[in-house]
Amino acid sequence: MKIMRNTVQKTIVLETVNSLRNHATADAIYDEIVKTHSSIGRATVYRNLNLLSELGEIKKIEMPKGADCFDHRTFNHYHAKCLKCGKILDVNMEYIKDLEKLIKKDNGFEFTSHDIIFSGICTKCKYIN
Amino acid sequence: MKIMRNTVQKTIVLETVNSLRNHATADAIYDEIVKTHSSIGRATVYRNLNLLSELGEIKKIEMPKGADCFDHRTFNHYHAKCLKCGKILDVNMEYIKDLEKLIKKDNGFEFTSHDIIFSGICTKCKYIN
DNA sequence: TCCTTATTGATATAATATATTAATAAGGAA
DNA sequence: TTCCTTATTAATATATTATATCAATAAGGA
Repeated sequence: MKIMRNTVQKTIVLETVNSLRNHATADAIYDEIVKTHSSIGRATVYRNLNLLSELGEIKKIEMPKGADCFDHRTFNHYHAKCLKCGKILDVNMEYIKDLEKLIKKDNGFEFTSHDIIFSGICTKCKYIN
Repeated sequence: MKIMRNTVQKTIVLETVNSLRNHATADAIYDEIVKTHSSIGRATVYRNLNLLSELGEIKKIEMPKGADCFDHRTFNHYHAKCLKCGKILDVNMEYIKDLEKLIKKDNGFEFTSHDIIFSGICTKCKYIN
């Protein structure tokens, strides 16, 4: 069987996501890492971000439109995206597990997860032209 | 002011979305149109799909991961994506307008829309290896 | 019929992400 | 410690989706 090796790159990627703590894209995370580890490859960052999210150590948020984001918070929660500045905010609202049960009955579809994404204008952008 | 002109391309794009009636991607719509109108440009299809969705004649569904889809149903509704075959299904469930009100109070965020996207395995794929 | 300009078709380009592959290094075995 | 296997990396090429550019075309009012 295939074993998983610990590499400095893997550690750095995880630590960077944990330190940034705000829905950074893979490229933003790469840019941050490159500042101190100039030789790291972009594909390595992408690879490890996906790996870490499969391991459940970070959470991948696949946004409609635009790049995927990575969050240090691993529990299920919802997101809002500002249509002006593009920032992703956490939405302070309980994860509605019932939704999946409700729909399964109706469609025979076997659900594994759901995402609610709110779109609108954030408070900062509201008062900027 | 800028007037909008009626073109055969615009008409064909709208008619194709209406006839396909199942969450086709822009490329799938282009492929369909090319069968009978071989000289149409890909960019023209993309352009008109976006235009028609802004006019409210069709609905653009921005999926996390993968290409945007276009639907002839223009009312708000939710979607489920099969993780195996990638198909998008309509979810038979009322649009929860309350969610936006609920969250606005909490965050000061001005919401314009929300999407719920369910992920899982559809009934067809469930019994295929 | 003519004229203005919105729209098209073709192509280039952007943004995001994965595939490929030789070189490197993790970590168990000797 | 040293060696060996192979998971992982860095670099690059490639794929996918979508928009930008721009000369040529055609819609539709004068």
